[in-house]
Amino acid sequence: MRPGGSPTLDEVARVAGVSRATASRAINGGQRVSAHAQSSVDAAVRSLGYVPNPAARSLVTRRTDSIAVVVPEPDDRVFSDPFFARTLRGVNRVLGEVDIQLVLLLARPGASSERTLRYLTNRHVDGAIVVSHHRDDGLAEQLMRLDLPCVFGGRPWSGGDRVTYVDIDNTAGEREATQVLIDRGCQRIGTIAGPSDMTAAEDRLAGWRQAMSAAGLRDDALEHGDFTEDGGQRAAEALMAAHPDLDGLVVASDLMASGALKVLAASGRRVPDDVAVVGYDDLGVAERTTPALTTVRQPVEEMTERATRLLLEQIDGRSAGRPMRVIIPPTLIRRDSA
Amino acid sequence: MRPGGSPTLDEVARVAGVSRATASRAINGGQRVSAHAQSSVDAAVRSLGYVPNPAARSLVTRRTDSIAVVVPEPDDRVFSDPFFARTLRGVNRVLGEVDIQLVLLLARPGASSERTLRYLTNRHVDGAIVVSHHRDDGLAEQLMRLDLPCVFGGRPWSGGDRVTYVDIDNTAGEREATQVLIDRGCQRIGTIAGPSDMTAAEDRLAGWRQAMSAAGLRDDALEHGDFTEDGGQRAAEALMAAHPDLDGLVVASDLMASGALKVLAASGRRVPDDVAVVGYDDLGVAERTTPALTTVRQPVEEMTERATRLLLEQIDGRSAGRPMRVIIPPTLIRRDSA
DNA sequence: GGAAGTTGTGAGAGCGCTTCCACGGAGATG
DNA sequence: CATCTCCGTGGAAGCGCTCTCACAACTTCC
Repeated sequence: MRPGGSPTLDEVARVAGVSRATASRAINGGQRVSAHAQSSVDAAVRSLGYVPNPAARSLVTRRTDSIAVVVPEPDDRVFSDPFFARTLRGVNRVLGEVDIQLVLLLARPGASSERTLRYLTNRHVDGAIVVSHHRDDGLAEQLMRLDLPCVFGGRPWSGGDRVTYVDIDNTAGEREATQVLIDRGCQRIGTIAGPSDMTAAEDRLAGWRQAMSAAGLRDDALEHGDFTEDGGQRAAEALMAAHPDLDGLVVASDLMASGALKVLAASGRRVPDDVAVVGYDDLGVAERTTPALTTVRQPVEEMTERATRLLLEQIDGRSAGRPMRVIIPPTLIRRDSA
Repeated sequence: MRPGGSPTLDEVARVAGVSRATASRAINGGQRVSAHAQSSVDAAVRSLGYVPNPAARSLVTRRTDSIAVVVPEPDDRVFSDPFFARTLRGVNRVLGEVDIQLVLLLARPGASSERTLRYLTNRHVDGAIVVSHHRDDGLAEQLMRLDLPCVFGGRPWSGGDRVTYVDIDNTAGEREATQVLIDRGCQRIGTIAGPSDMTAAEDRLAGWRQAMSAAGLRDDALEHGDFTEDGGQRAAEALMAAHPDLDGLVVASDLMASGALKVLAASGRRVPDDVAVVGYDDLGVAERTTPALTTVRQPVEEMTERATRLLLEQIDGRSAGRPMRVIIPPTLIRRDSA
């Protein structure tokens, strides 16, 4: 190892007996390079242990070969939800194929979201994937103003027609879930919906409404939770107090359903005999509750995988700039709670 | 916006009526800059919406203002474990205070671990945090050869004395957990240990052995699992078949304990009356099993938070290059299973 | 009152890389 | 045989930034 640190392109060129320009060409795909030059550059690279300096490269190419995953959520929620881990897995699966790295941007609302935006403005990354965004974060608009390649995981609140996104068909999923209860003969079906500032929650609620009205049932037994277990518990208590005659419960997330199951058990109601319950997500919680939850599986990894591919296309300029929309159907998973 | 793209330092300098050098100084902390120059640079920056180009900057400073979190695990395991999400949270909490970004490096063993190493070699990041590493990945050695600032989360298999790491006192934790069963009068205590290529698993096993021998109990009822629920289930089946007289079970992870509980329930054994069970982790699973698990809480976030701070010190050259070691005590959490 | 610091400033030299451009030589074309 | 094309090559111009260094303009000190 020479004193100055790692070897530079200059040294590679010198060792290979070619110019820096030729060495550079040989290293980057080898267009217009003779077989002889190519092989001597290859040898020099190997013997020197040369690795190109990414900063220098990206200074001139204006590419960083990294993309950001932006999670505009308070830390706590993000991390307690397996949704998040799956998301990263989906992204990484695609990135494993190309030579692009993942930068994780957790934007707590407020001060640090400004910093996140600055980071993206910087062109520190070639593109961004935004997941799990709320109504009021305004991120969609701000990102579009940057004209940074960008794909949303989950339908954004606004600008949905001018932005590329991949979503799961939450409405269809919850419709199907509700139908399970209808089919098993439930007469009085309530729902615990998610926070109304998230599109996924609103879409699921709409699905419940659709199924209920199609079956000619009343859709007035409704309570909102916050997608946490405790929230589900509180919502279930309120709901059962207001409507003690419920015999079916459609819950917008498994975690909330888990809380609801506790309430039902505590009040001596048997599941599914007295009250049948369906959850949503199937991201690891549903099979561990007592009884195991019938639920709707969200193909989260598939969603983010698709989102990532769309982003890469956008970065490469292959997508002609028109906003795409991909909607993935969810799958019903039958277990014991309904 | 001028045609060329985003504004450069040159333009800021021109607008502010100073030289590029002065503008640079004003932007970076403002040492040796007159109040007047400072304010006119500030104004120029604001009016132009200037953001420094990170590639250009890091080309000369040789800093990237980002650190890597290296996870040398097959995807699946990493993501199903809440450990991972907590880790990221710990890191991010610290990084939120300084202006440093997190690059996530998931190194699937084999081909891509070579790529990961290349990425680190590149000095694409200023330092690395390595978590959840197995015996054979040899990452410790390779990283040390790079002399890249680097901190391990969890004691590495080798080089433990030449490398900085933060660990949780797994031995003490499992000793305490075992003691709970001993104190409640269990006579025949078995254990389901983790994979023997992970230091955390081995340390916990050692803790069990210590407590057992201190109490004068036989430590021969042992089975290994793989830290998954299914693995725990299989291990529990084998263990109960070989030692039907067990009245206490020390399980090295809550997920495995959850599998074990199913086996016990299926065989008609009551928990904790017939068999008392303690888990390990308390990362969200323990409170959801039936019965809720008495377990040992791993302060994962604290661990990675500390690791991150140590890394930052190393990067800043504040740590004098000597390898530090931080050991965090775990906490016993009492619930219903023992 | 001259020597010795102190402070703010700008010119300019790179950091390591890609890429434009000009050029010589080889092969194809008339 | 002159001309046109194409290919491989190296010289050189930057990409946008930081930072050393020299310099002028002040203080401060003996």
